[in-house]
Amino acid sequence: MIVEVIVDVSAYPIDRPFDYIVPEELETLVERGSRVHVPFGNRKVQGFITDVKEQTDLDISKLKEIHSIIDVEPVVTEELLQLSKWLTNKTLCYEIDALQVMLPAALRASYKKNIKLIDPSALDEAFLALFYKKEVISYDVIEKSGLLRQMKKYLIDGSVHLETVIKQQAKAKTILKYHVTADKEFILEQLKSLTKQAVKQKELIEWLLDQEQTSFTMNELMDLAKANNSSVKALVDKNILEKRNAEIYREITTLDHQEKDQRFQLTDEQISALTNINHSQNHAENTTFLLHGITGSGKTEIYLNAIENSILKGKQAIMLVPEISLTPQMTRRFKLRFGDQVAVMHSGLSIGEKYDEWRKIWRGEVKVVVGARSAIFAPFKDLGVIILDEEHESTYKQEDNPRYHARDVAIWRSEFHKCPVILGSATPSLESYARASKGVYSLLKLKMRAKEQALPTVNVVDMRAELKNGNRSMFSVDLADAVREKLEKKEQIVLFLNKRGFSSFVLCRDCGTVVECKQCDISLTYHRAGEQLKCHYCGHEEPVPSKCPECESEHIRFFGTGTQKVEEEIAKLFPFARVLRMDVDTTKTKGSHERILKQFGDGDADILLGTQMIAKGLDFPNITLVGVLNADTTLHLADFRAAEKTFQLMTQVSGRAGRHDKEGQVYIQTYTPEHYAIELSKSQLYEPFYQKEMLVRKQYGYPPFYYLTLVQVTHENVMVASEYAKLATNWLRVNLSSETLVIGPTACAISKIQNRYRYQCLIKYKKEPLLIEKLQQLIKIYRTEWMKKGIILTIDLDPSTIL
DNA sequence: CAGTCCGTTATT
DNA sequence: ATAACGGACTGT
Repeated sequence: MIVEVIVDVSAYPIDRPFDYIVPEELETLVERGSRVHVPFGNRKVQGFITDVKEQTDLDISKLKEIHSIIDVEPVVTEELLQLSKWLTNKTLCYEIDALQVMLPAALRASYKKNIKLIDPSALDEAFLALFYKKEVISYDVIEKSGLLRQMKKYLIDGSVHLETVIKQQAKAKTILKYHVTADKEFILEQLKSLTKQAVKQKELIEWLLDQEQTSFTMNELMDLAKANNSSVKALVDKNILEKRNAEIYREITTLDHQEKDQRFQLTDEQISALTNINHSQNHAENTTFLLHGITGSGKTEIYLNAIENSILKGKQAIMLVPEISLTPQMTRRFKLRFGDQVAVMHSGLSIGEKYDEWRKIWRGEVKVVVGARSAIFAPFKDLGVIILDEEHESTYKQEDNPRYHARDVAIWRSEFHKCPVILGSATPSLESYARASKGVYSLLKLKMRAKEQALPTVNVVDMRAELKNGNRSMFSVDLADAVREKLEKKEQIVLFLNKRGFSSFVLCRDCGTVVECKQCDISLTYHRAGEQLKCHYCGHEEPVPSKCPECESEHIRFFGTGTQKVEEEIAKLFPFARVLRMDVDTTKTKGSHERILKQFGDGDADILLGTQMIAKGLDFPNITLVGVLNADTTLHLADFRAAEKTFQLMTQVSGRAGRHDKEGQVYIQTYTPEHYAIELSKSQLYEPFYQKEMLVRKQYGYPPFYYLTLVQVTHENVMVASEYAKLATNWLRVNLSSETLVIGPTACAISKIQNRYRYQCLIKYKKEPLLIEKLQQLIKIYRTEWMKKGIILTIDLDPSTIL
């Protein structure tokens, strides 16, 4: 028996299946989708069986045998195997990367190099000493000792061997349990033969005989039976108890027990939307629905109902949220409704926790997964519905290989399972809305807020006028008044600082120098904590200089607005307000999001001040004022989605106000009040924005009128980078059809990151059937010729940003 | 001619 | 990706 194996080596010539012989004793165990360990070259690597066959085109004597099988049950289902092929082709990645991305990190191998002692007599003393009494030592030990050179010699003459050990990144957690295995008579006999002093043992045996349960943890025995370590041990010695390891799951969610699941009376709109979805589910149609519901229109309740319907039919559901650790309320609602039928998957979990949640899905112990992007690969066997909440969010697009979009994967899986997809948003991506308008997706609308609250009133404040009137603070007069009023009423306020593409930098007031990162073409960001300057691209850190590095002037200070600075200003303006700050600095530790949100929800603060991360999911009844301090910073990014992103953000943020019975107010401060993205967010109407933005997209040839593919070329040397970018661009121009626009090469907006100069080429096309094929050819040229020159070329189909 | 450096080559 | 191989160069 022969198996085809995709080996865990990401390199161009290895990106194909390799044949291996299956040793007879393993023949009954091999299955497509199982992981194996195989010899590869002179090392041992992990791989995936992608096919099982009897014949091979190769000379059978050249084939090696599989070393071992890791999974008795395949970890990649038949469906996901097919999906991995599609992903490989669609995102132009290595097949192994497509396979790995579908599994939790715990199942990925990590490799360790060891040196094994073969002939001690051949080694010199210093080298031999490294081994001490061991036969195998880590390669690192030798590296640290500086005897690598020696080792090479010994490797060649065979006195030591190099071996690779494959390690798993996490294991199932186990707990030691004590089982009553002996029969009653035996136990009674033992009880009789106890000596008089063995009071504790006697008590324990009697207690055990009273129990229905037959297995206990040491803690249970100590707490419930008041046993102690030595008496338990004695019973183990007497064969009354037996020690066994039992697999347990790591506990992750902490539900408040007082909380109750709330079911809401559905509105007519909700019922109508749900009827459509359920119809599609019941008739096994793979319809993609775009659920366009304004903020507070009760989309989540529809998701819950659709999933319920799916569970009733014995099927499973995937619920994707943009970044779940930011929306604990969402998870909680699902847990409340579906209890332990829910698995949770997000970046806040440890490798082991993710592994446990994944196994619950894989074993069919849960029916629903609520999770971030990667949860789209949940190994469910019979999906009833797939939901993407806030479908316009760019977090659904993975920014490194494989560069997939969860929406595309969702639609692929829905075709496989013949089940509907629901894309939900108050501000759909233009692509999705356009598809819905064309009838490719089925559009469902929720125009009313579920509890019939009025939408908040939105005021746009022109900050230029404020400046003219001599107000140089970050708060306009209007916003400051509103804040004061709400503080008096004891209502809550959310202040939003739009930080994307804009942050505090350090500037010399004499010569105008801005302190920049030495490795990247980007100014350093000022961080109050520790008076540090940090580069947000490469992570470089340095202390704030006391003198200008250029002119040595001492008039150097930070500019721009960070949350810390706003916090100080709030303290000045509203000295009695209690402020909670939520940004990268205050949410570093695990669970800090939840903690801050809970504090705010409990009313422990009057003002929640934060960045992008507070735009989503906040749902507290007492929030009646939302202030956007600087709306236009996202607007001036050199990205075709800048207006869309701004409008979405403004709408999302505004939606945080007045979600319950109290009326909400929103103030948007901006220097460009006339821009349509700002102007139209006043009315909070999506449709007019969509129409206007579509005109712009059409005029400049951007999605959804054209598809985009972004090709980036980087190199340490500017000239080389530019030269090869030109080569790539010209090659594409020659090889792609004449209607396709190949733009560039141009220097990237951030022209240098980590000392590598960056150039890019943008491909715009409406129809290009040969695109993938041509790009594969370009990749081949790159990998066989350009790579050795230090060029890095990346291709991003449907990029989420072209910055 | 042994030792070292570095680009080439094959991986089932 | 990675380790082994082989050719060129260095120093004895």
